[in-house]
Amino acid sequence: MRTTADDPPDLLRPDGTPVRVLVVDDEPDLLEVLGAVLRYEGWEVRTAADGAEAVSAAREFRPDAVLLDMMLPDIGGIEVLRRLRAESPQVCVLFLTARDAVEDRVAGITAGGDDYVTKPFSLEEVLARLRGLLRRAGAARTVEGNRLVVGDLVMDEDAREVTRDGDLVELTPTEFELLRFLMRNPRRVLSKARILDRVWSYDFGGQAHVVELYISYLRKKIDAGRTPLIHTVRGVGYVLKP
Amino acid sequence: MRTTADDPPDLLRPDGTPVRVLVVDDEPDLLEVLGAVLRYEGWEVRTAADGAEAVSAAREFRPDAVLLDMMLPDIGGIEVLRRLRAESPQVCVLFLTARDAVEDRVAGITAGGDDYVTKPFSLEEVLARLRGLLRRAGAARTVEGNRLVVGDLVMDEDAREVTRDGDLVELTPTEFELLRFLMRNPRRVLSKARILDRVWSYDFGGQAHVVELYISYLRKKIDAGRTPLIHTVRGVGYVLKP
DNA sequence: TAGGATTCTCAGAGGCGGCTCAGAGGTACC
DNA sequence: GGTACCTCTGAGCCGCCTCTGAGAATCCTA
Repeated sequence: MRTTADDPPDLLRPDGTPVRVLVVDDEPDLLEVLGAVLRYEGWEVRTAADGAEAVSAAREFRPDAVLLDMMLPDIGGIEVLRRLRAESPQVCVLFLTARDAVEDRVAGITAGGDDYVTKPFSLEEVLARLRGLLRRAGAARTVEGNRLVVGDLVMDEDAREVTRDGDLVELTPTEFELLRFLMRNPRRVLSKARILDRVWSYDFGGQAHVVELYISYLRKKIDAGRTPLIHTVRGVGYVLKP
Repeated sequence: MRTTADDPPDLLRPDGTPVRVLVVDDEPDLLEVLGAVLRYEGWEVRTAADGAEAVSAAREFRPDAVLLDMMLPDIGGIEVLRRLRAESPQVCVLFLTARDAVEDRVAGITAGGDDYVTKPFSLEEVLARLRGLLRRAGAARTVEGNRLVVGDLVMDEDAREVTRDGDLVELTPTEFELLRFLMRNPRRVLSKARILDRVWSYDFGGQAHVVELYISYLRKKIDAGRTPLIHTVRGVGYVLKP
């Protein structure tokens, strides 16, 4: 069907062109990975390694959203934000910050509808936040909340609520993230390596064994005593399907 | 008729020229084999023995996909990836890694459209992954999923599902790989040696007897009580046909 | 029809992948 | 500062998958 798993209308603007994202970070590896993932997910991407480059790129590229690292070698993130806003006031910004960075200051900035993610983050988290931002900003999407549905399993991404056959299921953050990734790729076999890449943060050094562990947690909470939705494909990975 | 078995539209770009693949590995034997197989399958191939050569070859050759060994004598695989991406952001990369090297993986490597295969691999596996990458990347994308059909036998490569006359057939990894090879070469007699070369990993030291064994497994699961699709051509090999 | 070659199938050993439990360490929140 | 929760590691177990070997079945040719 499409390049990626499901079929999100939130990747196209009203005029049919793909949504544009500007990624700003001074770590080349991270820039590379983020760019690749976003492109793969259907966004049109442009990257910049510092504040000055970001501002000039934005002027020409006219992004709908900006992924902005707060710690840039030249201009501070806040100053970059100010300049971006000066030219296009309606642009969405998702900040990337260090965990210990002054979160209250960030909180002040995000008041305007923007959001932030602390490093190290997982790719799924960034994608989810970005989708959320654009959905809230864009007049495009009308529907109630962001609901993912597979069989009788329902996830409300905004409320972070999951129900199976109407029963509320309580999940820990990692479980939630894992399940979201599975639900965004139903009927497709996902390898443990891929899951690890997407759901765990990029600096996680552990083994694929954790994936098995969390799958077993999810099974206990979701599949226990019912027709299973999570299936193991031996030697390959896992699938979610009714 | 043609060089390769079936008639895959995924081997031609929109403009009608064959898809280009750059193969990068420092083992001459492996490079040789991979190049030969890919060429035989209809791809246009270029090879490189190290990172520097890969980058310069890519610049000139403009490949659609790159088969990239992670362990290169000069530049690291990731650095090569970044340089490749810097010039052509949309190129697909299939990484070749040692089994134990997967542990110290760099997060996000498979996160974009990319994928990886661990050594030792089977040629069919590499081909399948490469096709998958290109299919997902290409805007050419036609149907949902990658479906192979022979008579009433249907294989969905993405979901790893096989059905005969609508009935789901459960296969082990090796059975699946063998069947995929047969289904990609319908109505063509395949020798046991050839099957062994393509379906089993290149360092497999066993006898052609395993092929007979796995054919018998497949027959039990697919042909049992129906008009057989798998036929023995005595002294030559096997054919799959309605 | 007999004999040899080839193929098929069964049974079992061994290994590996996946699942689960228990517990340590860390973190957030009170 | 304490407590509760969350995350991850390690180890053990179980079951499936793969392959070997041997014997039965089938085919072809003399």
